[in-house]
Amino acid sequence: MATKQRGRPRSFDRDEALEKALHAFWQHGYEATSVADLTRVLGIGAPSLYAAFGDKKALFDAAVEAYATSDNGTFIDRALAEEPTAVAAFTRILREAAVGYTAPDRPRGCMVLSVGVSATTPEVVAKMRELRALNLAVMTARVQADVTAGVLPPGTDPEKLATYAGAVLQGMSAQARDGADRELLQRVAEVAAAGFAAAAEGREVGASGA
Amino acid sequence: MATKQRGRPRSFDRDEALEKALHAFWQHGYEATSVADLTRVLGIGAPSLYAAFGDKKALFDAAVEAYATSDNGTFIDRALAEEPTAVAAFTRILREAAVGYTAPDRPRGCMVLSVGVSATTPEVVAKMRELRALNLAVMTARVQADVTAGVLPPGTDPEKLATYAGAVLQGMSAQARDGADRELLQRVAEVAAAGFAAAAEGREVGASGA
DNA sequence: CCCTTTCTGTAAAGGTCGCTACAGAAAGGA
DNA sequence: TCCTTTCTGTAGCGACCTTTACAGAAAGGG
Repeated sequence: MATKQRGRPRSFDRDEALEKALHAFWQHGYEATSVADLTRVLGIGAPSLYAAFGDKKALFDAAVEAYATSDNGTFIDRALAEEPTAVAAFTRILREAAVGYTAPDRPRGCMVLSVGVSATTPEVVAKMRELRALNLAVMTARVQADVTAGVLPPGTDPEKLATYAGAVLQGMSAQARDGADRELLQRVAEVAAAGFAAAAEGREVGASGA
Repeated sequence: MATKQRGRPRSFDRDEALEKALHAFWQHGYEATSVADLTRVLGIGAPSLYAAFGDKKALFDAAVEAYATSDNGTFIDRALAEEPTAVAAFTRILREAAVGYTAPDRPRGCMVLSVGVSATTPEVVAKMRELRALNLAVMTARVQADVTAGVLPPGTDPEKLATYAGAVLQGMSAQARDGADRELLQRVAEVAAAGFAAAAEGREVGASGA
């Protein structure tokens, strides 16, 4: 289609600009990243930005889409699909999260988990919440699959386990943003993975109290 | 001291107004709660608000102070001080968090954990981060105390356990805000408490993989 | 009663926000 | 070369933000 475009050529690369916008949103959140910030970071004027992406929300949506389809946004689905058991998958997810949330070349934490909970614009809140709910559903289904297949005992509670894993991931993302280093997060991931395995496999662990 | 004040009396109760402001900040966050919102919720004009509390940030600080000294802000310290062991204390903390984060008469989640990570104004970010770091330090010290007292084995890693607990609490707060009901959060708390106890008491739980 | 003190409502200043009208620049087509 | 098409920079729009100036209202002191 239209290999030769007609008018004045664009002065910037759209994908590069999108990635810069993603990093800005990822670091500072939706509302706190102003269009003025974006034009500065992308090195283009506001009209160019609006012509290329629509408005600020559309640019954010495109950035989220880019995030969701990148390694950062797909490592959970990949682990759930590739590992032979739910326990193995979640162990891998927690370990990879510890590494991914503290990568030196990108903002800390998970965009959907950390930026997502900081947004206040209704449409953005809804979209991010939907993504989190989707992740929880996928994780729940993976546990349920192991129960159905007989890998995990019949009494297993998939919703509980998935929510537990989701909570730990959310906490790790927040801790990473607060400056926790990778090595500490990795130790936390091991505790969480062990706790997940114990709960999944129905091992009774007596907590004090009732 | 001055029992008889001289000028025109204030038309509202300062503490009641402070609590309303706390709830507004707690629900919507610092930046998303505008002064116009506050004057509407408190039922007073902007000049009255500024005369009574200073500026928006000072009002937020006062609200955080009120939160931190309330039951919601002290249940962690109380559990750490009152329970005989660190494991018992953290079990209680996680259970109380599940209940407190889903109380029907106040905003969901923890203000310091959830609103704290959503703020972008530098002074507010710093203050909330400091409160989170303080909580982590207190929790770490409590575990260390049990190690020193011989209640927990010498190889115990207090920083790891405290960060794990902090991450779970942060995740539970976020899940509560996302709409997780109390009963689900309580199940999650049990998994986390069991995982904490297992890790604290040095029980080897074989996770798959390395 | 009048003065001082303090609070109240109106109303606006000064700044930033997202967004866009407009004129000029840079390309291809004829 | 001239036209059309598309992008770029300037400059500004209205809306909202936090904060305050100002005049009037409501209390006590003398």
